[in-house]
Order: sequence, then C-alpha cells, then structure tokens
Amino acid sequence: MKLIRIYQCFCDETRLRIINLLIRGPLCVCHIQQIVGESQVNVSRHLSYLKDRGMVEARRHQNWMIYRLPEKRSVELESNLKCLQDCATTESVFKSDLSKLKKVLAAEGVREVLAQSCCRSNSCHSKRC
Amino acid sequence: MKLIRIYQCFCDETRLRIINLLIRGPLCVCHIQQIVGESQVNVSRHLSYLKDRGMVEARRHQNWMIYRLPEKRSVELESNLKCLQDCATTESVFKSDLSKLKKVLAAEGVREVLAQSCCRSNSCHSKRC
DNA sequence: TGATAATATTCCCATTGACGTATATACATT
DNA sequence: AATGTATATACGTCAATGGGAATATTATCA
Repeated sequence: MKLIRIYQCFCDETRLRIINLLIRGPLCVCHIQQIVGESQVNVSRHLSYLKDRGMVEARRHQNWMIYRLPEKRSVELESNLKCLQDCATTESVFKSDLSKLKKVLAAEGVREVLAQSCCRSNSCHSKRC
Repeated sequence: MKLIRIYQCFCDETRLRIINLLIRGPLCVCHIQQIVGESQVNVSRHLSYLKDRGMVEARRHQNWMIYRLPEKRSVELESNLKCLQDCATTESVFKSDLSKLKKVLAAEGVREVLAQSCCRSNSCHSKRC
C-alpha cells in the first residue's frame, strides 16, 4: 500500500477515528456508528472510501457488515498504524472513542461474532457464509 | 499540533515529498522546486498551505525564502515525521528526491546559508535580517 | 409473503483542494 | 530609477470530497 494512500485515508477526522477503533479489532457498522456518533450514511460512506483504497476489508454476518483492517499489511501501513495508535492516546476524542468501544464490546455475544474470521455461527443461514 | 492536521499536510504527494525533504534540514523554495520538478507557483502554494497549518516555518535570506520544519515539535508530529522518514525509504520517488537533494546541497555555499538560524551573512543587506 | 433491521447507493449541493495564467511583492544589482 | 531574480497572491476552473435526504439492497423474522 502506497504511503500517500495511507495518509489520504487518515486525513479525515471521522475516518481517523474509525481506523483507530479498527486497530483494536473488527467492528460492525452499527457499533462504529454508535461510537463515533455520525449518521449511518456517513459512516457507511467513509467505510466504502476505506475499502476502495484497501485500508479495510468487510464480511457479512447476517445483517451485520463487519469491517476490519487487512490481516496482511505492508511495512508502511503497519508502522503508521502503530504510530497512530500511540499518538491517539494523547487526544480526547480518541480516548473517548475507546472507552465507548469497551462498552460496545461488553454486550452479550458481540465479541464472539466479531472474533470469527468468517461467519460460522449456528444462527447464520446466509448462503454467502 | 493536532493529529488530523498532520495527516492533512501529509495527504498530497507533492507536500509529502516536500516534507520528506525538509526532515533532512531547511531548504530554499528554488531548491525544492528543482528537486520535486513542480512549477514555482505550485511549490509556493503548497508551502503556504503547510505554513498556515504550522507544519513549516519560513525566513528570508536575501532573495531566498528558506523553509524548515518547526524546531519545537509535538510528540505526535515528531513520531509521524520519524515514521514518514522510515517509510519513505521504500518508495522510489522519495529516494530519488533525496539523491537530488544531495546534489543541490553540494553546490557552493548552499549549506552555509541554510544552516544559519537567521540571516547573518555579510552579503545580506536586508533591513529584515 | 410481508415486515423489519442493517447497510449501501443515488441524487444533489456546498466546500475544499489542486493547478494554470497572470500579476504583485521583495530584494539585489547596476 | 530601472532591471532581474525569487517568491507570493489573485483569479478562474475543474475534480474530489463531505454530507443530507431519499431510496435500494440484503438478510432475518413472523
């Protein structure tokens, strides 16, 4: 992934907040939406932007779309994510996002679904899984 | 300096190249122009953009405007500059820029002028110095 | 099948950004 | 004062971006 593309993904505040969340692990759109407090359309659009540029990957779990950072990352991406993760600790928006993240993940069954590398749950009947 | 502002400065290729050059030390506009091969207006405009956002500082030396990264940098800026410096080594544009930079700095008297924290040379008669 | 939930897409508009051309400013030299 | 060099600004244009409102899509559930 080219360096400039990384920074283009980073250069909007909402996107930066989303990426900072995804560093901690996969998340569903509705959770991201709850945490960053932006409209559904807005969050979805930023996620599309990120997906188009290879910054995130998506899979479906029933009604949820679960986004995550790519597993295989270039050295540059990895360094910059690490750098972002460190730097974000000094700004309140990001800290606040992370504490909201904790609450979201605390909900019943959420962690289990997000942790799956693909959809394998009993409750899922999607043909796509 | 806010994190988002850093990435906004980083998210254009010409600006990223300029910043990568300035990591190595102060430079005059005409040198930057030579190295990145963009028009005078374009380079000047990007430098204005960076200056407006506190990413660079400028001083005049005779006809030259000398730009540099700020001496006092926030932790976030410092980390991201370091990260950029590392990552830039893997992409050819940046490597090529750095080798051009060497040639520019090799020219007679250039290093001396750029190294001055302010204009103190004998040949300078500006009232502003 | 119909209803609902979650997400994506389309249409529209305002803002920003990038860039070319022309012009202005600042300084040095003669 | 006139000229040359280096740099910045103004103006216009076009493309990209961000976001609201409405609608479409995909899956689940009754």
